[in-house]
Amino acid sequence: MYKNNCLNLVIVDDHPMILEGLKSLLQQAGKYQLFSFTKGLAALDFIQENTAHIILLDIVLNDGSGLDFCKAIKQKSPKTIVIGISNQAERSIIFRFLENGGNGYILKNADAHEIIQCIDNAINGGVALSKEVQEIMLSASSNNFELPRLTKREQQVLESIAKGNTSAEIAEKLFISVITVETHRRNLLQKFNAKNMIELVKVATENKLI
Amino acid sequence: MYKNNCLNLVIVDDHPMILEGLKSLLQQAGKYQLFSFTKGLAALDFIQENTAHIILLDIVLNDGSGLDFCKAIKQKSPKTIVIGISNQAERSIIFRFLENGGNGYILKNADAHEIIQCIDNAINGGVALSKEVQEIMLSASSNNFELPRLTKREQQVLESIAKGNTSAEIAEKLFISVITVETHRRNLLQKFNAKNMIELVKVATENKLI
DNA sequence: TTATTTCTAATGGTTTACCATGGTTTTTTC
DNA sequence: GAAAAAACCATGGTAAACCATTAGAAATAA
Repeated sequence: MYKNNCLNLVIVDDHPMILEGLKSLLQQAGKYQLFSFTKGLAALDFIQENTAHIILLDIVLNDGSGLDFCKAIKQKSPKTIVIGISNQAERSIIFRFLENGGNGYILKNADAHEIIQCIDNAINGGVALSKEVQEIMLSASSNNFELPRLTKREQQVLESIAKGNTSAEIAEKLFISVITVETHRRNLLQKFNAKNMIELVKVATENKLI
Repeated sequence: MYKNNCLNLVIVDDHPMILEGLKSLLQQAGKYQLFSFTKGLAALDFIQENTAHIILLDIVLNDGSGLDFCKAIKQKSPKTIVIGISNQAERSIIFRFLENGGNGYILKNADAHEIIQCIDNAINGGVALSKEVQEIMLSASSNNFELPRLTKREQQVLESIAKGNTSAEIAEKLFISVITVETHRRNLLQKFNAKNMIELVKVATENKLI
């Protein structure tokens, strides 16, 4: 894909240790010009003005979700290779990341060799998946029931519910009608096939959706 | 404590990225001879034969808990400074680590400067606590509200509620009237000063009452 | 054994959550 | 630019949760 031997590689992670570790590892590979950001928005700003050939993107960032940033990056710069880096070993999250255009996914427990090989894979047009990620993706049978996908609003409402807020409180916070909140509630219950909010919140937290 | 200017510093972490990051950070400080292990037992073997002035110890290791390793290290080598390094921001875990003899605790989101300063603190005989750790330790004193004591029945009802059961279902299970269940519900809400069951369940789980 | 707590249950009422359905507008996607 | 998805709002109704208070029986502690 890129025959050039000095690629711009951007690392986005809010853990300085991880940042430092990745930098150190990738510096040794030699062929990358490294940039790093601790915020997703800062990375978006960067690619606005500059070229990023590869982006290593943490999924859990304090200014938003890596899932969303991945989509945003791909919209602005479709040719950029985006690889997720996370502790999140959730099957659903991996798939959602790839659906959002991600070129790969690496767990933070991967070793140096694995990381570098994955990135090389992606550069050559392949999908970068660390060993454990591949195992998780294949272990489909274990996770038998499909987790519902939530819309942004539903996510917000669910989070607010989980905090113990009533419909009226949520409506006030989100500047929408109580009726609308109740509609979201109903849709959430249906999607999760739950009989009440407590059950719903339980399932959602168990599956790291909150 | 140690006037020597080349201290043996051992890092125990099963995440290669973190390991690499810490090494890179601490190499820059210059005054440490670095050793690293991905398993707690390997580190224990090391201090059997060698001197470790400082040990940075991950709490979550795949061959055991850092809490236990901390205690074991302190038994074998009481003078070794042991500092916990973890994503675990649980108050109780921090305290347990310090009770086990730990000289400090640093969250993995700490930045380079903070880490180095904490270690220096510990070397000078102080306690090494990253900023966020300090906040967590103090936060609960404000969060000083007495946890209500639950009766047996209330505990049962609460657990059932947390599973998503309705009052009717709980009544059937416990062979009591729905009215009684609702009385328990009310008493629980009052005891916790919660406005609804979701809030109650949240607080209860946060405080490990369920 | 008395005192206290806990468990039980009731009356009667208010609020919030849940259900079914249908419609409009905005946003996203193809 | 059409089709689909998401977000919004509404009516009208049922079920469940929440509130205040009282009170007897049973278990437990003083």
